[in-house]
Amino acid sequence: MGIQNTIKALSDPIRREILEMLKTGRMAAGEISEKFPVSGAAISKHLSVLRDADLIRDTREGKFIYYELNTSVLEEVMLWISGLKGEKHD
Amino acid sequence: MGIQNTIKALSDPIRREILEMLKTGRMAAGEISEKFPVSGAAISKHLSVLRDADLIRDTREGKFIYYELNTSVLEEVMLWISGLKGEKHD
DNA sequence: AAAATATTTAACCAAAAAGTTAAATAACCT
DNA sequence: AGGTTATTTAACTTTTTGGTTAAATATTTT
Repeated sequence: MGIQNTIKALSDPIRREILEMLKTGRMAAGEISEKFPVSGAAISKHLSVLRDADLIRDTREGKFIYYELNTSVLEEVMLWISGLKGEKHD
Repeated sequence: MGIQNTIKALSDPIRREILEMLKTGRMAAGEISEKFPVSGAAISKHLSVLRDADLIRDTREGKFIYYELNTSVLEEVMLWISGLKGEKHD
């Protein structure tokens, strides 16, 4: 855990797009997968990277697994960047 | 250019440490290199990744090349993250 | 119980990233 | 000019990443 996993997860464009898609609400894995020109297995791996970084959470409902955004871990990244910029924060 | 290069550059722990070191002021390449248990050539490559991302700027002074932090490109990353968190900004 | 659907996991491959040592550049100092 | 110092670039190796297809798992439907 920590900032390393978070930033690493954010460093792939497909993963960032997935996060953006989830901004509008939760989606099933297959639904997410449809939007990308890569295999479902590849997307499944991207999802697991995002899940390991705790940027998304999943809940199974019947045969579907729904993913939803969790932005809380982004706070740490914001703080790190702010710190680098030499900003004061409370 | 763009957020992709920036985040990719940030995704390596050595590169993040270099940025943190530069927070206190500019440093010569060799001075930076001393702090890490990898070869000078490896550090030189990390520096070029950071420079390509415009996260650092270099100026030669005699036989030294000094590197300094440029945080302006981080703004874009901050905005992207804020956007994901669904925050309002001006 | 068998078939169909949704998703992940396994095994593998190719491309990218990060490291090494050795050679090339660039500037300084006798 | 020749030698030393600072740093980068080249050539190469190893590790990591992101992709593929095929098999496994979980659930629903018939």
